[in-house]
Amino acid sequence: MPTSPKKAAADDGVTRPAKPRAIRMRDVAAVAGVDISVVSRVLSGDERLVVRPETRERVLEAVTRLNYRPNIAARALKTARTMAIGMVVPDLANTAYTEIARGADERAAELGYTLLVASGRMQERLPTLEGRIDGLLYAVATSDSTAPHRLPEQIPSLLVNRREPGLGASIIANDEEGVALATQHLIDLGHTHIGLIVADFSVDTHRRRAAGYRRAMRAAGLPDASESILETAFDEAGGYEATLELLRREPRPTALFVARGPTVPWTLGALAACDELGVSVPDDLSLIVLSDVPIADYLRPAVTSLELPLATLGSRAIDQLLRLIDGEAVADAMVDEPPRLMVRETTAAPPGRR
Amino acid sequence: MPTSPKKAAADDGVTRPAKPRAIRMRDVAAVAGVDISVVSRVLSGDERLVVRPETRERVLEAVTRLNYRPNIAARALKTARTMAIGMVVPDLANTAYTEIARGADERAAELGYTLLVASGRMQERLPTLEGRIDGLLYAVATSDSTAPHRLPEQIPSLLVNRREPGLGASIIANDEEGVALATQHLIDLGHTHIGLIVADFSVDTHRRRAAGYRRAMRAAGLPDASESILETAFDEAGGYEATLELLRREPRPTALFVARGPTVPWTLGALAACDELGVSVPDDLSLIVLSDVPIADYLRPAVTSLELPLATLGSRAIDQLLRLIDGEAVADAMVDEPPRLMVRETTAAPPGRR
DNA sequence: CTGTTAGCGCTTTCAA
DNA sequence: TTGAAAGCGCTAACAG
Repeated sequence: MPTSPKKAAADDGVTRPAKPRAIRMRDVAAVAGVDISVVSRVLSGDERLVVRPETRERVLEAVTRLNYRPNIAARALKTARTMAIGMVVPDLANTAYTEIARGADERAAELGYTLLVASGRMQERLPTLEGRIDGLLYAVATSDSTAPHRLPEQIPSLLVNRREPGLGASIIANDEEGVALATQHLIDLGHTHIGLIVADFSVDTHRRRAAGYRRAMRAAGLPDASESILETAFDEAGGYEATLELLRREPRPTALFVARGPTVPWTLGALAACDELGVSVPDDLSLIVLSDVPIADYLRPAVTSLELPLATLGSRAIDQLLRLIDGEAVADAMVDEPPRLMVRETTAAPPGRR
Repeated sequence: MPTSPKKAAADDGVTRPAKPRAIRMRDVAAVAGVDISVVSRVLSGDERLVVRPETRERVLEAVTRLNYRPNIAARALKTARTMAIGMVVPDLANTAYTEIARGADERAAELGYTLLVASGRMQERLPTLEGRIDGLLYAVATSDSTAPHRLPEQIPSLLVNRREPGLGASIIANDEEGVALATQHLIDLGHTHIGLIVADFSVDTHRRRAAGYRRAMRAAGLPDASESILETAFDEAGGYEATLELLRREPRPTALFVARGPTVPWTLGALAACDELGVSVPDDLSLIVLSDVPIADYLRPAVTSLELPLATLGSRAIDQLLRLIDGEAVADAMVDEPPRLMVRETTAAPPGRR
């Protein structure tokens, strides 16, 4: 009894894929003894479908027995819907984006959608995603990645974590409130010279963060001097240099809020700079960072951090995008959930006040 | 002159997507004055196609002018190929996976494929990806995520960063060689009591790492005592506890290699534990970590790390998977590129030897 | 060298 | 309550 040569490979580390003909809907129909259109309607959960319970039963049974899986391409061709959402992020190593993606993914799954994540520049990513997705989320917080000054055409898109006139609808977190909160915490501790590190002001996210800082400072009757705010253009690991620079200014700040990412290298860079200058945290300098991963907890001293509701941002982004896909008008929005300040060990009263 | 209500929205933060009818191939054909099949053949770059240059020109021109983009679903339905590769990783926050994904993405793009990344458990992810991809890469290094003891059926799959009988073909890095290299570095510095932290031995990756350690120790005539190897089951932030535990053992190791991830929290955890015990690095303890992000550089002292060729692993994974997709037999493979030890500031001679 | 044609597998009226 | 039939947009023989 000669065996088919195709199934020769045992499990010896060599895999030769079997290519059995896929089960089609018509196979299911045949087994269930009904027409293919009945199968289609039973499976699509069409509520206004009238079908005898026993018939539906037979269909479902056949589906299970044959392990039938609908052909996505055929369905997409017919319905002009892929039931997938794309998300383009500049860099998967940036934990802020992956946290947003996590929230988006979860919400998308709840609604029967699949989230497809791709990283890189929009110009390169969009073409390969087009046609595979019904809508696009793009998270861009750095000015360099701004590039898509052209809105993705033809496909409903939502800008995440940034608001940009000309780029269509967006969803953001309340960065201003968060930074104000953090600044207030430092003020409450007695600090009067507080440094703020943000990224390029060409991105509104950072202008909003600076606004939060200024609001809190002014409300406390403190100077919101521009030289306390450092606008950092370098995208990479600039935490070290930026912190050095701010700490060289006179009068030297007694507190510092690093309100930009990528958070892991920027946090570590700030700490390295303090170490370099012999500045002790929190004795000589109070430090707050923007965080989105549990890293703050593992550092010694544990770092006080401002947590933006990034997962919620992703989740809400999906809701807004689906509206857009459904043809509704969608305005710029902000997530309700407030940022939370996690006070740990790097914030204390300033040197003079103890 | 009544405007269409559809295009009412200006750029006031309110976006209402225009839904113009998509350009089809037949539109291009009409404009170019040729048959649709000619367009198809010109676009597919069919080499054995004979077409007058001017005709091809007209077609290409029409494509550009109309900004035609082929309908992916229709093509996929016809060819039974999606030209997309799926990759399922347990967690996007784990930088090892994102680095593998980066390499895979790059290589896939080179070959005209799109990499679709999804995170989560296989059982949940696979169904939503099926039908959208021609093949699947799955990276799983922890035993918990093992779950897919059932091979993804019907779809060519490759296990990445792990080798598991019963799960089909795989691609791995030379973890054994890497760990041997790191261990040798510590031995060369004069260490004789070297601790090793790995994860669950149920995953071969960690057995191979332990083997590399043992090989180096034995080659140097040193005891490769089992109590120097700590098998850590917890997946999360266990670096702190694991390090504490290993440093409590007698005789206390003078060097430690944390050969497991997720690297950021495990590295920070190890450092926190040293801090806790008043153990100075590298004076009292030399430390090497497994790394895949530049974090090692930003810590003070900068951490010596073993760099596995993860991007290359991803790139080779694509090559192997495409072979599988083409119906070739594919065996387990290992990336050629050797791991590299980046000696920084956390490794030095042991206390007694200076 | 270019056009005709037959589907790919599914959804969705419409008819029975 | 179920079946028939017409495509969705594209590719790939094959015919001219």
